[in-house]
Amino acid sequence: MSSRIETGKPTIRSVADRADVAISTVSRVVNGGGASALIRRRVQRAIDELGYSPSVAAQSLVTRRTGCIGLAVNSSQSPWFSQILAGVEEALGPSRKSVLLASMMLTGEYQAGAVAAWIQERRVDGLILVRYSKRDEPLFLAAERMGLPVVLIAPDVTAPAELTVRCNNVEAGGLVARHLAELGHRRVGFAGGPRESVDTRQRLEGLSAGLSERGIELDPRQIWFGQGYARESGIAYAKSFLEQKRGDRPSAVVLGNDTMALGFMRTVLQHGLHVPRDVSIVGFDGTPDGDQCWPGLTTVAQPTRRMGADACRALLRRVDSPGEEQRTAVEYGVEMLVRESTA
Amino acid sequence: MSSRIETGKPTIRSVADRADVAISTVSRVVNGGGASALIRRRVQRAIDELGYSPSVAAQSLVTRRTGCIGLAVNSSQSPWFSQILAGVEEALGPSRKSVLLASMMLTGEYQAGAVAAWIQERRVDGLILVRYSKRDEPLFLAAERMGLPVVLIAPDVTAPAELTVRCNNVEAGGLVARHLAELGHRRVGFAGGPRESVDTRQRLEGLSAGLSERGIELDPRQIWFGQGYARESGIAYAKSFLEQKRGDRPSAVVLGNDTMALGFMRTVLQHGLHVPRDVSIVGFDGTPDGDQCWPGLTTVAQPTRRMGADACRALLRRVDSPGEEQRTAVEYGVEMLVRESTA
DNA sequence: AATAGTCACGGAAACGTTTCCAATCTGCGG
DNA sequence: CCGCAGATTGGAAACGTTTCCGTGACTATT
Repeated sequence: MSSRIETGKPTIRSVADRADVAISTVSRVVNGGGASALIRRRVQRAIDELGYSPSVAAQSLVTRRTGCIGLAVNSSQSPWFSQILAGVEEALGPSRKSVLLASMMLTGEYQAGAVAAWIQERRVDGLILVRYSKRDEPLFLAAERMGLPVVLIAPDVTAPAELTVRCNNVEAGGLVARHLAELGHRRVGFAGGPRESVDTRQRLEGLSAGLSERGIELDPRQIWFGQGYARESGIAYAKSFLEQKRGDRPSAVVLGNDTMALGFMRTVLQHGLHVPRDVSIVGFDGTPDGDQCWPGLTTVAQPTRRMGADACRALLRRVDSPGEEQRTAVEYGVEMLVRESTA
Repeated sequence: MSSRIETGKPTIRSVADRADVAISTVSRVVNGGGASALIRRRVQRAIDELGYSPSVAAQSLVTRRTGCIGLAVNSSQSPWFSQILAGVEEALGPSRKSVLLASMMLTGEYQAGAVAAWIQERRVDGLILVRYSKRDEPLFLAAERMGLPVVLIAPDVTAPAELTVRCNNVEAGGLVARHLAELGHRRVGFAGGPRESVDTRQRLEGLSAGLSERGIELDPRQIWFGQGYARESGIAYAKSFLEQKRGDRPSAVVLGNDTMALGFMRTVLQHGLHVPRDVSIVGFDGTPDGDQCWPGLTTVAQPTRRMGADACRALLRRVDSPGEEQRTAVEYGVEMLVRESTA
């Protein structure tokens, strides 16, 4: 029995002293190892009386597991990401793990550094990289080098991670093509995100193919690319749209994502146009925001939340049972959500 | 010089061996303690060559700091919270700290348990509690008991935390009253969040006082409370609004927050009403969503992002310099944001 | 020129766990 | 009654840092 003065936060040692057993016994009781019922009861009582709970720092020092997974994302502001996050948390629920968040908003470079530090310092047991792009390659490689499981939520599959979660953008574009063709549109415009974005390219590809299948050709002059996927891109496109003469304007425009589409819609409404009479609008993603306005936004929904949840579950599985490496890619189907912005 | 086989992740010891110094010296170099230029260079080179970075687990075991702060919130989905988060991350930027996220969405009870565990296990250095309410009292007390600094972003001030950040809801209500009175509205409706919500009560109080100051009385039959602050509450209120006879309807309605207001607006637009001709709509919070629709939502903006940032900075200050307890409350001013939903 | 005072560096003791190994104890069959 | 297997418990060595303390060298002061 130690003669140390018991003060401050109770440690495993205080518990051991109080229950008059060895430290290792307490550890076993806590972690569900073999122990007689008598001892178990005695230790448990000491734990309850002292209000003991183990120090994660000490635990992870020896077990080499932190109980945290890292979530790195471009922008925590986008409603699309909110859905991903909701899914991740849903999957995390029962696991007694926590999520470390790094969103690379404005301060992109710094935040990437933060994630790199997590990897180096082993602050996380695994990593979910959202909207991974070429630029993030170093992060990915660093994680692999440290043997850290990584899950990607991104359209790209160049780097085979434990799991790559994406949705079928080409199909999404095709659905839009069909929908617009069925409505009788012949003059369609496309305003994507950045020209080099894989999402944008795939969606455009699907749209273009789907249209020409139906005898409609996408006028190259009606293809536009934004700086990013933000509202502002949609607004910028709206400006250039409005500058065209009435007769030259496409009768339907397809935006790179919902956020852009909403920015576009807001601006043309503001300028007195009627949606969908004067112009039909289609977005991508199916974020809740699209249902927040009137007219509601027609869009191609992806199971965003489920994607986040599945990604997280896959990561947890891998974290909890190391060794069995498997590297797969899952592609989710998409669904046309017809609201009021098209006719 | 140790004869251990150097394998796996480099430790401080590998560095010490390689640079032929003691590990305490390496530690000093890393942490900026005193060391001669010669030694410093030698150690630094060893660090670079080995790609060493310290293990946070070991560090926090001895320093009793984890470098993480916890952020607990009701719903990660709300745009208001997104702004708070953005502010927190902005403030966190240069500090080499990370944010552990717990959002208590659907799984409220479980998540509160997660936060309690953070506190017990000392997984975080400090805590930001958002939308703290009576129900979270135990969390707050537990943190205080463990000597964990806590910052509250909430209208309530019953529990004095290190810092309580809130905005002036009464003033916000007053601003709305003035705005509507100036526009000539005499029949005003109010649809708040939950009846017991402090935010709602204060906003209603300010509104009601401001109106009667100008000779307008709020008809008690036109005061309504929702289950929560979600879109659905706004929609539910819209239903009951639409059920009233044209002549009985208020000419302007004030909703509990922007999300509700947007839900309301969407529904009445959907039913063919014109905004603001048939009804003027006002929200609270000033979230970006209110600018996403047409007509844009008139609302009372709070400096949400700055509130998050200031809360975080205050917390960091306290975490980094323990001892100087100070417990303050900051109240932020609000600002009327007139858009197109009122006339 | 002697001595006090700095400064740089090494050694070693924490920090609070888990886990391996040895020791003891129990019950059972021969 | 003895030996042995299996279960239970205690002891001690990690895990990778920081930090305190002591020693030796070097500088400055009288």
